[in-house]
Amino acid sequence: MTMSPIVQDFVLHFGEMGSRWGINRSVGQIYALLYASREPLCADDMVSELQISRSNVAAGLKELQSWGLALLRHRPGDRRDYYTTPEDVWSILRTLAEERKKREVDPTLALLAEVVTRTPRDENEEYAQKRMGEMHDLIARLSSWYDDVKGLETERLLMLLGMGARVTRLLETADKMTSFARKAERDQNEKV
Amino acid sequence: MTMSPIVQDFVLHFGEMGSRWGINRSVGQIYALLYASREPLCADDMVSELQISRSNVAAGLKELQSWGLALLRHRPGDRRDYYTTPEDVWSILRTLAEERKKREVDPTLALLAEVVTRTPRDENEEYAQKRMGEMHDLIARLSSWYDDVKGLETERLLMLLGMGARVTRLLETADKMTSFARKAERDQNEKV
DNA sequence: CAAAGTTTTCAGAAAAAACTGAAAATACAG
DNA sequence: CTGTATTTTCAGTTTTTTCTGAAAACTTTG
Repeated sequence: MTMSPIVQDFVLHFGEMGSRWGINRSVGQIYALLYASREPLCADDMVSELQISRSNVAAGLKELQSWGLALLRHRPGDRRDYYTTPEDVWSILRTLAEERKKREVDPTLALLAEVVTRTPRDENEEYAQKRMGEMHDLIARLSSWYDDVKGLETERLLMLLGMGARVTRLLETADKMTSFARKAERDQNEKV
Repeated sequence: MTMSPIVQDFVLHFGEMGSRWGINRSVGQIYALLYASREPLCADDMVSELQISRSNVAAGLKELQSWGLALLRHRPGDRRDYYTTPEDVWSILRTLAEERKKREVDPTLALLAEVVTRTPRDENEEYAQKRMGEMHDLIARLSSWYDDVKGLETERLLMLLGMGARVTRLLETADKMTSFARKAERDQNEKV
């Protein structure tokens, strides 16, 4: 138990938020501890820092690994498993987005796609199907936007974020600009 | 229990996904049922459709209302409370995003902002603080992008989604285009 | 204001999730 | 191969969450 106040507050916060984020307290705390420590930690470090059982740590690490949020490391001459989190916060975000999409979005998208193809038996089913279609459309659009954007290098992603809502203004004027530019180009050629 | 197969599958799916989404089965089922039905439903309708207790329905509705996902309706000459979901799926998305940000993101952003201001006691704390700063920066950027984008009318939001990753290409060429357009404009004026 | 209809509250039951300690399995060193 | 260090598994316990039925509290109607 050598956690400094800053790290302790961070760890406890992650523990408390865990339930809202769909992970349990231990998993939240383990992740926070790993994230904030300079050196990789082994399971027993976590046991003593977080005061939870060894097997609880093991389960938590397994879950974090399944999310791609804990990475195995080894130290020469030490048989124990050490863990860290991925360094780059933007890659962590990508990992998280990918996993959550896979677990929380894709199954629903698949279900919606399926039910929408069925033949409705009456007006109520027809209405229900229309609604499901709307939901499917929304999720599919978000999904495809995500697929499009996830490949961007971080630099460009930052650019996109920084641009915020201004992109749409740009989009709206884009047509005008291109058409204007084309016209200008034609004029240019005429001149020559 | 007059649910058609389509609605039933939809309702059961929402019930099952509930735990992944941070709501419980009943809440998921109630929402799905409301979402798919043409007419508003009263609590007893839900009790008989979903076969869960009256008080469970009441609790579920209370929670859905706290999310802004269930709306109270009344029928003339009927004292019971009826419920629907908001019509427009895009407004549902906005509501959901707003609530989740408030519950799942803002508290952490606040904590990070606070711990980052403290004076570190040693190199470990310094490192931890650096990491927390990186996390804060990431979340702050996403937050501010969200604040920027949430005000867009749906039409423009769709435009933005449709554009996907292409916006960054556009951004990168935007400078060139504007300068070219300006030049063309000058040439245009010369001609006159 | 009494009776009926309806929603809300709440104590406790049931179910699910999280956690533990101990034992089993695995990996390695000598 | 034996003994030790380490991780994994698992049956059972604790805690938390969800759900229920009954009672209380409203609300409306006659």
